[in-house]
Amino acid sequence: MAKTKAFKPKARRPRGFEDRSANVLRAERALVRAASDVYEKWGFEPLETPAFEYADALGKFLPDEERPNEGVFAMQDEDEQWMALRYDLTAPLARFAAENFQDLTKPFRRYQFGEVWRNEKPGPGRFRQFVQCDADSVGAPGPAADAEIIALASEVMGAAGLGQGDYVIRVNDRRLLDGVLESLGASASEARMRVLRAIDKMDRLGREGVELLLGEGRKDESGDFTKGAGLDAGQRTRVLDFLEAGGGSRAEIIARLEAVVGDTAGAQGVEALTEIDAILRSLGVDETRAAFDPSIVRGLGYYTGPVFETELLATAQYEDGSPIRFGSIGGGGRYDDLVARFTGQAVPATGFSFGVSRFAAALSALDRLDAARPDPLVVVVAAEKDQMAEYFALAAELRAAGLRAEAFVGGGNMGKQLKYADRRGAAFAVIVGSEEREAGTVSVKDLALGAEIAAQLTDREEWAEQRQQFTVPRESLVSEIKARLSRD
RNA sequence: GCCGCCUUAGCUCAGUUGGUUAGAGCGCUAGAUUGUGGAUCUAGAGGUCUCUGGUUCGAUUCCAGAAGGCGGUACCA
Repeated sequence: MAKTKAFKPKARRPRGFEDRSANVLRAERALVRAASDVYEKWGFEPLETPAFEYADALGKFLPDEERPNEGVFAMQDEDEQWMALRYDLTAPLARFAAENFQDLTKPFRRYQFGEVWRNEKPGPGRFRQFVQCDADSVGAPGPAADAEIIALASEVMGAAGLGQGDYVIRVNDRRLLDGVLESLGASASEARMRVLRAIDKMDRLGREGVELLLGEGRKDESGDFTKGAGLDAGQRTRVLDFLEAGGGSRAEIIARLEAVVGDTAGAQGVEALTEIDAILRSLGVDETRAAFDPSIVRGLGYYTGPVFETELLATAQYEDGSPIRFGSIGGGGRYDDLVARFTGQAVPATGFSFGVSRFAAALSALDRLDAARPDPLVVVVAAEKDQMAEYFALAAELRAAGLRAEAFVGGGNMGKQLKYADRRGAAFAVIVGSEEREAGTVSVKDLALGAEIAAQLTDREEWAEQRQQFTVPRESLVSEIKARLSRD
């Protein structure tokens, strides 16, 4: 090393990127496992695609057309071709389906989970790297496939530990709004985009804010001005009335929409919702789980037909008692033009996607997902350093019996080791010192019980006298711990 | 991208009307207890006061710029 001051890099994460610790990872993995089990059961096949795709395969027209190169992490390969980290799992699926089109049995039903990356400003609950979990059917033209995906999404919610009333899937069809805009003579692409953006903000800005965005535009509290869609008063009212055509049963909403949409392109949307309703009913997905809501637009991108969003209704509270709102944790819809980009041949597709971290965080706050809790840990204390072989043998014995166990491999006296076991949240410490070794016994310290006792006492002497440690014959180690575990 | 606020110990934050030794709580390490966790007590380690430049005899403090953080907003496949 150089004699001059050694360079010390600062230990820090790039902004927008997170380290995920044990509890978070356990919750996320349990969620992914539960969802994967559902997908497998419904006949979907797992698929994994690489993190990088050629930039053109990710689709320049997919992101906002105004700034096509922003939003992704891109680099040039040796041959100077642009590659970019995938920003979702749908674009790679479209590429895969197109590349292997001849060999795939259609409809191709696949599920996939993995990291995706977005090069944009991070915010609360928004990161530049996160995990998505998707299921899609490629080559499935009719509303039946959409209905199936919605029912599947509902079952995933259930598998995650959510019950009736904990969530709702809001379903709409893009063609309904297109029909309304067409009847207003406002279906030009740019105006349509602005209308979609405005509608997407309904939950945050309310009717007044959205009306401003549909008209001239809106100035927010920070003084930023957003240009509006330029609709006149009558057009604005028509759009807003359409958005508020929700409420009531699915059949009622269909009847209302039929009247609003009339003979336009929107009629196809009404037809689709009618079929979706029938299939959901026969699959037992009732109105409390999947409702129709004309105000759902689901971003802008590539959706061409039915779209839906899954929303958490269950609430948890912060420590100060104020409610935590979870909102939308996933969604999906039909995208009939995505594969055609590659093949030139129309390939209808529909799917569902959820953000694993966001969903898992919500489930943790709600205290669902029991599978996320680790098994109780047993720490074998290294009381005599020359007996390590024996300690490892004890730990191995416990593991063979299905327990989670480790022998202590650090340094320090017994106090340190018990402190270690305590901080690890271990349920038991196993102690074999010279006394136990000579007597052919083991001491099992019930750390959980000790913690309970400690909560009621302040005096150290008194606490130490409580019964929380038990000496048993060596051969009953496993049965003793198992018995104590099954007691609570 | 735009607007606003912030940056002092690992964390949360005091403080210095510009002056030589910059503090607290929590956390960390060690001891009281050489074979016993929590609580308690004692001691200790830990700081280029974000960076760069300016004003000044002197700047952590005042000024300017940058970087980073937070919040809002826009965009969001």
